[in-house]
Amino acid sequence: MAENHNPVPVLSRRERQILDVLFRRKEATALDIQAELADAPSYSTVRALLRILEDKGHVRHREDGPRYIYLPVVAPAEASRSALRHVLDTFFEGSAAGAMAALLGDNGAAITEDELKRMESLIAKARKGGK
Amino acid sequence: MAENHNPVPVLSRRERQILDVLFRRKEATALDIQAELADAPSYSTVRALLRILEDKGHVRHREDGPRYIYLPVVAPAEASRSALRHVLDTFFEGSAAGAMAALLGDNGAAITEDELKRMESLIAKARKGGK
DNA sequence: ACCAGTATGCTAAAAATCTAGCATGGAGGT
DNA sequence: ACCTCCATGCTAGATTTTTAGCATACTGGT
Repeated sequence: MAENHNPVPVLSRRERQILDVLFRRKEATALDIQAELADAPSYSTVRALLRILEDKGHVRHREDGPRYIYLPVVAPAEASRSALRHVLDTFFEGSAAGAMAALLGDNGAAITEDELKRMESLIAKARKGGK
Repeated sequence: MAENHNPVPVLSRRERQILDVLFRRKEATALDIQAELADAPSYSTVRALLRILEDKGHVRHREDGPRYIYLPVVAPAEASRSALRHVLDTFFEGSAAGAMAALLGDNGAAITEDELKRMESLIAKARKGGK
């Protein structure tokens, strides 16, 4: 049960950080990324890492005038699902409800009424479609 | 707005893998961990990593007869919340509902009626308490 | 008491990651 | 057309991570 974890061998620490920024912003230049990183290395370094990620096929770039704008290669939907599932498997024995409890239970986790409503309708929809 | 990412400065690839196994199993011996790792290194290596993690304070151990049983140091609840939040921030702009949509939308993500029920009651509770 | 089996601690070295700096080329302004 | 600024590509070095193997100690059975 739950055997496969890494189709893609895995990323190093910096590679992960950078890729995460890319997912968060959809796309970004090396400069953007450096700015977003809490403990950022030099601009030159960020660029190098980006090039490596591109080599490995995790990232691609598009040109905007003279500069490169990088984007993740795997679809956000897929990547997020995978990340989510990993967290669920690691901490909640695969239970979505368990994860939700952690979120909601986090007292002022700042979940708005709108969010709650949206979740309810999602649940309703899951009942219908999921059958 | 969502600034802090790493109370714990960061872990290397192997360290992460090992810690994840530990969270998944609550506790484990070096042997257990090696067995659970898809691309496991030698037993000796796992032990070394475990010792390093212990040094860094991420893990602690308890003795069971002659052998060590390792456990994560940070409370699972806290670690999970943090991991979850990170995924939410990275992929769903912080929206729990967004994450849920990804989970539920994942076709037969195998969410049982029980889970759905439980989620609903969690939502209800969040409404009351969260106000 | 002795032997076999298994655990840990440690050290050293290989491998991978991360970083910086330098050289080159194009865009735009004057 | 020329000069300046900014961006990229690349290479090489410093660091960190990862790995293995050896020496020692304890448990249990005979």
